[in-house]
Amino acid sequence: MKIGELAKKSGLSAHTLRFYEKQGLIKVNNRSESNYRIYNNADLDTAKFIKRCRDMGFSLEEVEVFLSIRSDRPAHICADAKNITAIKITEVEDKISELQQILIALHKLSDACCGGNESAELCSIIDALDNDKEQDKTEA
Amino acid sequence: MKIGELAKKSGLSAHTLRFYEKQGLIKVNNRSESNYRIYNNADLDTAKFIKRCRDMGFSLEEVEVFLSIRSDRPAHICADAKNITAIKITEVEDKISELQQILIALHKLSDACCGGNESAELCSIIDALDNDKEQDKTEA
DNA sequence: ATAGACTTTAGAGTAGACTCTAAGGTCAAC
DNA sequence: GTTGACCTTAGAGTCTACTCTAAAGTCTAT
Repeated sequence: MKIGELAKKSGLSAHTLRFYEKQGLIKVNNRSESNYRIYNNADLDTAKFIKRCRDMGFSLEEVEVFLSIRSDRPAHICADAKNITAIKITEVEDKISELQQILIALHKLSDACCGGNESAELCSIIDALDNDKEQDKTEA
Repeated sequence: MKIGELAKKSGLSAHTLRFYEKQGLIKVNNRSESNYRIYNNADLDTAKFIKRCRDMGFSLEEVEVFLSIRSDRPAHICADAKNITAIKITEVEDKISELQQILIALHKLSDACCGGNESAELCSIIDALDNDKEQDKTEA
């Protein structure tokens, strides 16, 4: 199949497929006489593999490692794959915690403000952003 | 005070303060004879205000809006500030949901794998990334 | 034979928010 | 009078992952 078909079947754009090739994630072995990239089902599997990794939050660098494990499994051990996953889990957990902290702070901001058509002269959102002591007051 | 002191007191770097100035978030009114930027306490308050906004996840564009409300409160209404906050809350909530979905998927990946020194020939992480049907199996 | 859809390439552009560099000027202390 | 810490500028570089462009070649259908 040509790149357009691979794009459609994998869910990646043709641009992105060429980009991944440039990054060394995908190798194209076949070219048509007119120099078009020709892909087979194994290439489709690889493209889908990469897409699944990306959808799970892995960076291209991490995908590269997964691909190298995948391409020569006996040369690797389960720990190789599991460690990357464990690190990613920690990263995602940390990010969620951070966002939850932010969310709490945002709700605190929002709840204190009427949000109406009143002049913002006394707006407690601006007050809170302006002054740390606003928070202390809330906690006191 | 000069930029170094403002940096220390605000928690922003001197580079960042100059960058914010270039972006129009901060205006510097005073310059010393030797052309050094001279800041006062109001400038410090503004710098801290911006930092607090950033820490709460607001983009520089959003900070700009908050600053304009702050600089002329009677010209604005509470809804101006509250709407931005509400949108940000939704964004953060969406991002958290997305990350939680990813986290579930990552745990599923991780739990299926022994993670030991065994050869990755049968590694279920790579299997799962390679094949949608792996997931169907789990769900069946 | 020609329109329209597809493909090719190298390389530039995008987003957001910094972060750094080079080459120079200033200032306080010893 | 010199060291070292600070300041100035315009502009380039960083990061990640695309995304797009231009100019050209190819394929399919009518």
